[in-house]
Amino acid sequence: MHPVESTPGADTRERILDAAEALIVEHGLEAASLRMITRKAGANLAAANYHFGSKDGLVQAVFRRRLAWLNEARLQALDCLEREAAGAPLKPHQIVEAFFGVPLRMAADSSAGGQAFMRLLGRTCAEPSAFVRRFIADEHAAVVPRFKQALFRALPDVPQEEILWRFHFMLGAMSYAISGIDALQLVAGADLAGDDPQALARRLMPFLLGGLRAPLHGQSDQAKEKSPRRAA
Amino acid sequence: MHPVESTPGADTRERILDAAEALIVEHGLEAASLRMITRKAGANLAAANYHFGSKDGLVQAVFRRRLAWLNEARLQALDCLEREAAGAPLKPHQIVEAFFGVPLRMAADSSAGGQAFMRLLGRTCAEPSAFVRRFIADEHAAVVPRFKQALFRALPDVPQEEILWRFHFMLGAMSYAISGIDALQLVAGADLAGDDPQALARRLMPFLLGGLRAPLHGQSDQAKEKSPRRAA
DNA sequence: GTATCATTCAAACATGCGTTTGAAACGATT
DNA sequence: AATCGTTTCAAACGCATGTTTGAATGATAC
Repeated sequence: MHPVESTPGADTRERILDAAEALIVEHGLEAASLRMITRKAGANLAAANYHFGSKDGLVQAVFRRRLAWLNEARLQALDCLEREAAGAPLKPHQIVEAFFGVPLRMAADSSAGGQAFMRLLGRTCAEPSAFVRRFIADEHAAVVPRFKQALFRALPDVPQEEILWRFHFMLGAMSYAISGIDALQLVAGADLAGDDPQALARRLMPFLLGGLRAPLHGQSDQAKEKSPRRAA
Repeated sequence: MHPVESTPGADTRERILDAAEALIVEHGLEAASLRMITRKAGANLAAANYHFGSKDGLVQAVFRRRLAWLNEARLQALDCLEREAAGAPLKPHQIVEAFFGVPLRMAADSSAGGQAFMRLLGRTCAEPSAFVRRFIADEHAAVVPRFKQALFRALPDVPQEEILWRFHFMLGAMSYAISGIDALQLVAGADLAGDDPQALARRLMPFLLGGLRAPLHGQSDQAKEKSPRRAA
């Protein structure tokens, strides 16, 4: 009811960022208006434009704050693994753990705001808002090639094109799993995730690895009546 | 430039539906305004409200038109399989093919508008717009339980809770894969999908099956130095 | 104490939105 | 030919949005 809802100790800039993140998660990128955000932050409407230039600038700042930390953590995890391996190729499950474990643990961390943000990130990857997608792509540009190379080395027998597809699929499963807690109720009827925030990571990781190492198409381990042959 | 851009033969109602679907895919649900839609359809602004009552009604009609066909095709595919099996449990790959094959083929069909719609559907599942999510859930309510039961029978050794999680993950991988052709460029650098519309289905299906039949967490087939034990 | 800077504030601006209105145009039925 | 119901149309309504303005406020340095 009162105008101030956010943590009143922080300075205005940070309070607006927090409020924006929370409201964008809740209502979506376009539905979260500057008026809602500044009211929740206990700040004046004009303060948003003063500190961030525009709404796009604010949105960009919301993403940058989290993405910088996320991708740095990913790179550190990969660096650590490669240092231990001393030149030997990594195991697929190590690479997957390094890339997807960080955001999944972030999503499970209910203390920080990471949980809300990961839902936002997962949703935004599929959104058509061109400028956010491009921004996220730029932010990932430094980290994705490193993991691509690691996967290529870890799976030398799998065509690199296939690895890229499966990387893409893994990204999709994670994004959807994180953002779509509601969609799970569609499938389950009951709430599967309610009990344990760590449940998602524990369930998802084997699924991702199973998909990544699945037999190549056609020569499945129980090949059936699919199209008999296909010219390469 | 000219006011009419859609197929001029169809009647207004259908033209508006087509234009709405295309523009919602392109710009998102809230960014596609009735003015854009009716202009593209070559119709008057008021015609949208006349034929569909409101923008929500129009959006609902856009989804219903495709979802009804999609889910009916899924059920028919499952019916056909179960008839052939004559009471025996189905194979997992058959169930996955029946559920995910239909939308994937729909997405690959460039002749109809299904391609655009599947991108829309994939994106919308994660969107926070409450009313559309509920509508999609209702539309799927008839088909999901049937496939759940089929999977339970096909995988009697896997805990049902685990199957539901993996069904959820598969949905995510598919949604993201269909909607996020752009996101793939993030990973690949080049365009992997450009060559062949069928490529997605051929790549995705083995991934989904691999994930669905992955070993349960903990006792992986190459268990390593993960947390040594975990109390059940 | 005053000048300077960054920050906050209430108010307005222009624009676009979904929706409504009431009259005009059209086609089929009587 | 006249009537009725359906469909189209231009115009407006009320409202919410992002942004801008210019004055008020506060702290810091001279």
